[in-house]
Amino acid sequence: MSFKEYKNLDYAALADEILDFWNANNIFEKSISTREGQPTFTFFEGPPSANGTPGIHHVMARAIKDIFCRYQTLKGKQVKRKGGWDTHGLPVELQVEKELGITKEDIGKSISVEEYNKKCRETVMKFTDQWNSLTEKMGYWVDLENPYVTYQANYIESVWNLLKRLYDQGLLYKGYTIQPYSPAAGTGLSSHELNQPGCYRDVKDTSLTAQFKAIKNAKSEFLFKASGDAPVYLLAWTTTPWTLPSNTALTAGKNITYVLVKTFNPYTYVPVYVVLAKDLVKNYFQAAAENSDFAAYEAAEKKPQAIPYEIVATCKGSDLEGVEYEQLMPYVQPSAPAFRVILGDFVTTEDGTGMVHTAPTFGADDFRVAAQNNIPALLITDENGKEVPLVNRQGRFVAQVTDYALEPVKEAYLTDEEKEAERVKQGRDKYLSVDERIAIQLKTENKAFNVQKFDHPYPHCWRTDKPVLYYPLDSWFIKTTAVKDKLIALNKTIQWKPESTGTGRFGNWLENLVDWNLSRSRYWGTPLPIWRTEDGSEEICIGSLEQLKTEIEKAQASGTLTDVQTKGNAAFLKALAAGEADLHRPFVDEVFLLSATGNVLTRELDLIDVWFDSGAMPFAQWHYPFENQDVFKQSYPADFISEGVDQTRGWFFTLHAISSMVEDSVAFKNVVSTGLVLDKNGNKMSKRLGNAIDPFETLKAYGADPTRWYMITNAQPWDNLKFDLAGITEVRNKFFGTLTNTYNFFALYANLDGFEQKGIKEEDLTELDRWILSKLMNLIAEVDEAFETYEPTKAGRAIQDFVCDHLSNWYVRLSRRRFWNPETANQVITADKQAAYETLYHCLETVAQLMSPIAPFYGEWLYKNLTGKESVHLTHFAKVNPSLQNPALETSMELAQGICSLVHSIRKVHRLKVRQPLAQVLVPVLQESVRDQIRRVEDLIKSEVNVKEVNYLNDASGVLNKKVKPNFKALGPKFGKDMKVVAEAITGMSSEDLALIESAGSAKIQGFEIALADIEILTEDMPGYLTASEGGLTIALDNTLTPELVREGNAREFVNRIQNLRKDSGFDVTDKIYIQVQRSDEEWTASLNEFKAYISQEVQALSLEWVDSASTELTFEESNLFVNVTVA
RNA sequence: GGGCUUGUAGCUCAGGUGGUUAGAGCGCUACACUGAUAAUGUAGAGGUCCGUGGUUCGAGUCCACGCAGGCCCA
Repeated sequence: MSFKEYKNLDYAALADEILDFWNANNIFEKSISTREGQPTFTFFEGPPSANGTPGIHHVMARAIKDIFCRYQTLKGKQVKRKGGWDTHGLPVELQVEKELGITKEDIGKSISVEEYNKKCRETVMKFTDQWNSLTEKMGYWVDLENPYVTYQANYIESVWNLLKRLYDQGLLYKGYTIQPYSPAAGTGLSSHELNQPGCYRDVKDTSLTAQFKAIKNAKSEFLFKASGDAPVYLLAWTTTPWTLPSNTALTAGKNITYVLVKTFNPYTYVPVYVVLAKDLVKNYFQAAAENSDFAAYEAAEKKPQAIPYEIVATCKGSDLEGVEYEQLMPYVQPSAPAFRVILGDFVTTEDGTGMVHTAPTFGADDFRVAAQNNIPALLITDENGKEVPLVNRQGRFVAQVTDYALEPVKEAYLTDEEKEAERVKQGRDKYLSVDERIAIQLKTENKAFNVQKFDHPYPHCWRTDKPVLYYPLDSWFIKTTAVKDKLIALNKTIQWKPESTGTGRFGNWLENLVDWNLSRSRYWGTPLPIWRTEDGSEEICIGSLEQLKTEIEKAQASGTLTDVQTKGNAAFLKALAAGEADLHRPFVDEVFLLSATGNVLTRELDLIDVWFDSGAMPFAQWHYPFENQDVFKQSYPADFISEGVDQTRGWFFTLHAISSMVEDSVAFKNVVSTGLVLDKNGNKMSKRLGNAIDPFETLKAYGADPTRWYMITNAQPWDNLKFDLAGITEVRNKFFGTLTNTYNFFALYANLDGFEQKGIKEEDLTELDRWILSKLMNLIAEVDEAFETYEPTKAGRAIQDFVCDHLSNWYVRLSRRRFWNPETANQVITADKQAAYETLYHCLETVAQLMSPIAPFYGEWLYKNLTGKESVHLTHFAKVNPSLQNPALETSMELAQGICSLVHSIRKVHRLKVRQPLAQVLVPVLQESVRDQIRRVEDLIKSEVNVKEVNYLNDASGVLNKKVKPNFKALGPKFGKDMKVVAEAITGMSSEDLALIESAGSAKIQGFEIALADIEILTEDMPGYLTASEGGLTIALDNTLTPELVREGNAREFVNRIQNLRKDSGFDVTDKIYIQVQRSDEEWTASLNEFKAYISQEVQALSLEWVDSASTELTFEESNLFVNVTVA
């Protein structure tokens, strides 16, 4: 066959051609079908949301996924990969609202829920074309024909089934969570709504530092010991005094230092002992008053401003843990033991007292830390038997808070008229807010240590402009805390890349797990399949459409439903029967079921967290368990997944949690968490700042392969990548350019010679062939292991080093003559030449395969050019042939490379052109083995650096100057502290001492027993020669120029000029020529005559003759020549 | 504020278990070589290995505390 030769290869066009080929020949499908019956390798695709356009970071993320799937295919596994789309959630809703110019307010008013959701469904797949296009162009193989889509009924049914399984395990419950809530609007607010500009406004609130009276017991004894049994108060600061009746705990910081201060209450002048953070003492006391006269203060009629104080004890937050105190405002009693100090990581000493008043019903931190410490919230039971907080949904105290019953907790909730009426009722000149009156009350009760106005930003409802409350709202939870130990244990079996994400970020997250809040009060998402009676006493969880159908029919038959309810049910049944049921709102909301006792059940209006959707994909993508039970069993759990590290608490967690809970299994065995793609300056890419890279343009300009190669080899996948287009150019020129050149070199001569690949014959291989093949074996092993252990960067860099340094720059450069030998040109293939072709062919073919996971198009292109076979992606991963491994030869070659490098260096320094042959290079060797190693590669050295002989100098020659260096690694354990002295002794050792060590194996030097292994002996300086040394290797170059050598040098210079002339004149590589040389001086005459045969052969001259005059001038250093060169 | 992570040449990155002279590529300067030429070789300039303290005979590497960037969470 003939090998295609290329000029100016366009990598983007190459990719397009290969892509067409793949599509036309179903190569992706074949890569799966040809592995039928083989072990499977399961990959789960984390579904992207198609309502945004893809960015360059998606190329990165998907390249990682693609690499390991392609690699495992090469390893013979069957790798199915189903694409998927994440279609629910807030971003979709927001986009629809933006497009329609509406707000959430309008839903159900100017637009029906049905229409709204219809719009969401349309919008969410808006950019699928772009996504599909990117997927193809970047060479990402994933099944786009049959993706899973989270809004489809089958998918939702599977999700419901999972929820039902959790429900049956008792893991699904209704509780509450603290959320921003607007009493004026009667609705919860999302964090998105709270981040609207203008929501946070500066307000002046009453802030209060309250005194919580400690109870004396074993825990608090140390405090009372210091106070001499006088009452001790814990100080806590709040900007929301109205939450104090709901206090059930105080939160301290574990590592914060607290002090017990003896002082007076500034309002009642009662002597008190108070606890607060040491760093904050300065905010409450005047330093001048420290240890001042207590008696004088107590006696004073008019109390001075500065209150005396004295620090009487110091402790850590951890010492305070468990200290109990008396309830501050005892209107309502808790259901379980409360009122003690707990520890929380959110406590700071920025302001307040370093001790945080904790009311679990009105703060998210409070709620969380209380739950973790089994501290109850203060709740009462309302008329429906429901537990509610001490403030109702209108923002008013409940009746049980007698002193403030039914008063709004924020002044802003009252109109001016209401305020005036309230003022009259209070009998005051001015209306005082609840906060202010609580402050007054506590002051008089000796429970307030400090009261002042405080300016701070506070969030306001964007609709009503009134302040929001953090308020407990109903929510459905998955009791993940109940399975925490299981989640942790299973996580330990997962291989994380990098490991720290699994043990650190993910592990810590699991350790501090709270229950999964499943509820979302929205419209476009998977509805919670729970129907409840109004009082919440009876409920049913639906786990399949079949069950839903049965339950609806039961309800319909009962005759207890209203007409409207019956109608809704009938419509749903009809849709179910037709297989067209839409499981979204509002349709499911219009279904009414019946409890066991005959009460009507209404659906809980919540949707579920979209993360549950995506975490359910191992099951729902196959509509399991309703279909595909076999497929599911074969493809679960996943062998491999990969997403951004930002998914740790997102997809990684939800996959893990759901699988652990329903299957007692991990969802994935290996996971690669990838870093971010930043711009070249390390800044985040954003469309707004204009530093975002367009993936389509990049692929078009540079091609998918160089882009992927750059991304993978430049940084580890889990490190952030500073994306710089110049880096792609570098990769393209350096790696792809070199590889293409190498291929072109091969193709050029293989075609000229009509090379046919027959397989390597080991007996015909030269040392150089054996060497590159040995290197190739190492490469196969290294790349195999790197891919196996999810280290694509190592694999890519190893391939790159092999191609550039070893294959191109050493093997090909030194082998050129074997491929292009004028003596044997054109169809004459000697065994040696065949061996060279076979070797290079084998290297290139293997490289094509090894690189194909990272550069799928180029790998394919190279493979097809070489072999003419169908596809590299259908091949099986190369195996290491141990008989080709040759570590000894590799060592020899390293010596050869070192020696050549040193000779080049000397030639350079002394301006000795490589074309000028020299007589000999001298290598001092102290060990016979080294001499033998170099002997193997002597010929290579000679031709590479153009010397006639390599000679060796041993100890006996007497010209060597030996130098001794201490071997610290060996000396360290032996001499330890004496190291410095020993090192000096070794460096200053006499040649007699050295000789003694060399002969006897060891000697006593200045009292230290030094063995041969403790020192390194090297040689430097050989008087009379030009020397160079590096890393223990020293060589000398004999620069004596004999007339004979000069003439040969001249001949070589002449060849060089003729070759340039041939090239400049555009002669073909195979053209034969006639040369006429104008008669010249004696030296030229002698040189050309003597080396006529050599010259003729090199430049393919049929004749070389002297003439009286010629026209083309050749320039040389000494004297120029005139020649005529003509094609034969 | 917490968890995780990164910090080595102008830029992008390597630097098992501590070993004294810290490397590569790109870029820069100079000089060569070349029938692989969008290459290649040699030499040169370029480093407080983020800082401080500690452990050690010896720290880029181990420990502590900081500083700066990043991600997630609050």
